Amino acid sequence: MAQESWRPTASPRRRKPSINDVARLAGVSYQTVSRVINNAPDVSAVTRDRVLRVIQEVGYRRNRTATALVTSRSTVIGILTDGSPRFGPVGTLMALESLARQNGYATTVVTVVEPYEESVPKALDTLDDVGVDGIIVIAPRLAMAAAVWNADVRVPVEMIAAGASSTPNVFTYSENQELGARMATQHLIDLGHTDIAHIAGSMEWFDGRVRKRGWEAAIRDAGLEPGLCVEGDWSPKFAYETGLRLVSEGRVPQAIFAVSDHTALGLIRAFAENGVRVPEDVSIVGFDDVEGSDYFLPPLTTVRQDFQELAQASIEVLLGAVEGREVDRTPNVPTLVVRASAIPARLRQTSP
Amino acid sequence: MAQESWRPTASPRRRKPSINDVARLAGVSYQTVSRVINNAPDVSAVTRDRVLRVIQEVGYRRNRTATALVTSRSTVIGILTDGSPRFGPVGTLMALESLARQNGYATTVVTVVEPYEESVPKALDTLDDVGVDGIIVIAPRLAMAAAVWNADVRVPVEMIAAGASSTPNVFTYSENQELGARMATQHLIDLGHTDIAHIAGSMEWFDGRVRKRGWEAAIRDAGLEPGLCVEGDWSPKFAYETGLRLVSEGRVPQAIFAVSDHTALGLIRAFAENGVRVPEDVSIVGFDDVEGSDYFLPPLTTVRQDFQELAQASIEVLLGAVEGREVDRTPNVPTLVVRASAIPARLRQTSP
DNA sequence: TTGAGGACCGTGAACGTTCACGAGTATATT
DNA sequence: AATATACTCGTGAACGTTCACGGTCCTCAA
Repeated sequence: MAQESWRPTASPRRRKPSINDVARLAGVSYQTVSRVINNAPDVSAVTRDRVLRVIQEVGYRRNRTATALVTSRSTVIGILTDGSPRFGPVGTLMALESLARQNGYATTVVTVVEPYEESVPKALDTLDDVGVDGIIVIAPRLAMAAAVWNADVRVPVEMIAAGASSTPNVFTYSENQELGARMATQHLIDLGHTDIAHIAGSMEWFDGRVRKRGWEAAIRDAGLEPGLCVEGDWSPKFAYETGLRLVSEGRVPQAIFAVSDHTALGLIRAFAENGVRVPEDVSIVGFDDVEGSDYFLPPLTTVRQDFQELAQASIEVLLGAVEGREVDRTPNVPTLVVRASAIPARLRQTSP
Repeated sequence: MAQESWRPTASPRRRKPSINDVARLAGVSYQTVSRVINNAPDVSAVTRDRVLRVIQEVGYRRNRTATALVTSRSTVIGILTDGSPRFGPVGTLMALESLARQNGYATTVVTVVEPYEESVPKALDTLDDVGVDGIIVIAPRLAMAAAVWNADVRVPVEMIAAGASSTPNVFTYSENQELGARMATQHLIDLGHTDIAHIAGSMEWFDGRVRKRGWEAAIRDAGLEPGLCVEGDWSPKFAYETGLRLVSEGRVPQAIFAVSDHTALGLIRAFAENGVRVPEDVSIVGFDDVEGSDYFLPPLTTVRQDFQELAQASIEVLLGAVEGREVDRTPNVPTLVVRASAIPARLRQTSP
């Protein structure tokens, strides 16, 4: 394919009309125009209409930069998120943007990667430079959250981090993932399983910790013996190798709560390659409901979080803080979506 | 879990030091400070040091808003992207942000959903209000691109849209997905298959069109008869149902180029449920290399695009336009990743 | 008839920076 | 010694808004 090159097109960079232009054309002072665009009360209906008409005609739009300079409020919120695109953060990010805009706020996002002690303060500075009115941090990892706690920022900061607690400086909000993990495990228990293992995520991730905690709690509450727990790294690869090991050591449990759908995927492949059938020989429940998980072999029973709702709540809380309102919020609850990868224990058959 | 409420912490909203504060403390004029932070030449080494020291001490940081107001350059670039989080766009988005920041630009993103004729102009206005210096549009769909073409914007616009062509106003850049599709199909041809079907994506998506075109071209060039082509909607569900139909009608082809990994997933499940084995009975190649595709059953042969590189190139081109440089770029080429879902035709076995 | 009060509108200043210009030294050139 | 030239630095104005104040006119009650 041919090389292409591009020069900016002869910019029709006509100056945008200002409040003064409108004022002159409407035969009023700039202050009156200002009053109109801020719909302040002290302006008569006729002049208001006249100004409005001119605004319409010349296509005037308020210059946010100038407004920001004088009010020191930018109507921009910053979003700080992890650069490694795992499943959860991305959905949240998009939902946040959309909701923020519906509330009249623009969004500027900054991604960070390790080492967080360096990247997070730098990112926060970037956001501060832009002059954001508030910041939402999507912090899936402990180290990232720690870096945020240690930083001092001049604007309200809200963190989305499963199971982390609020500090005076930063408010923390999250989906109730522990409950989600409980629900997954409880589902297995309800199915009559007693030997329930957990292939966990990394303990350096909030999600990993919290989901493990949920699994433990459900088992404890049911008076069962805790099954095997292997801490991993979220990757299908790790899960696959763990599955292989379980098979070769003859330690395949009745049921497994996998910390994520991708983990479940690796497990399933390891088992399938060795004649261990899911769900006949081992029941599996995942977490995330990633796209396609309903077409895994077998379709995966899993837990879904409502990112839209999470984002909605987060934005409400943050804007409340920014605008000086007070907002109450209870954590969201995830939902269990039952498919084919987990079946009752009594239907279980030993491998041929 | 208990309800929580949050009020912004007693804001230590001390005014940030300005150029004047620094000037006073350093015993120079504000203009000299300005020169230092813009490292202009006309300042002696000693005063420069003195000013720098004060800047350090009081923690001065340039106010981007003020700079933007006077220069009418914001060093912010806008990213317009589709709100439906399909695989490609998201990876590109994060890479873009990171690269932009490395070049000293902040990023504000806006997502749009249908109907684009309404949402796109509005989104472009939002970006214009913020005062971005340039815009990158991630436009997977035809309708979205059309809306962008029709809009008139005062800043350089670059669109990432597979196979779309540039217009005077908007430069278009993309991964060479047609080549990717060709490579996938060619792989099947090299494997000795002659009856190669395509389960396509939606023709309203650039990716769908271009990948289909690549499939057609490869087949044509090899002098083969075009196989079955079914146009779908990217969903595993559609692919699953198509797979079911193929089986029941006894029209399962030798080989299939699936427009996406998720499409492949649906196909595989439909076949697996009916005793049609992949790859023994039918070879399948996907596209995207989504996370976990190496742990599908069987691990999927697929095509991977390098979003990082795509983003890199896009940013270079856009910043070139913004800053008035001229930049040449050749489209990226994707890579074929060979795994287990496609095997030579001669190893193919008819179903028992 | 005279204030009082409200409705409506305008002027000056400020936000923090850059741009355009000019002024004062020291150094080099003739 | 006088002038030109570089180097260094400062002043005024501007960017497009909002904020704080003040002024004019009209209405209405005492």
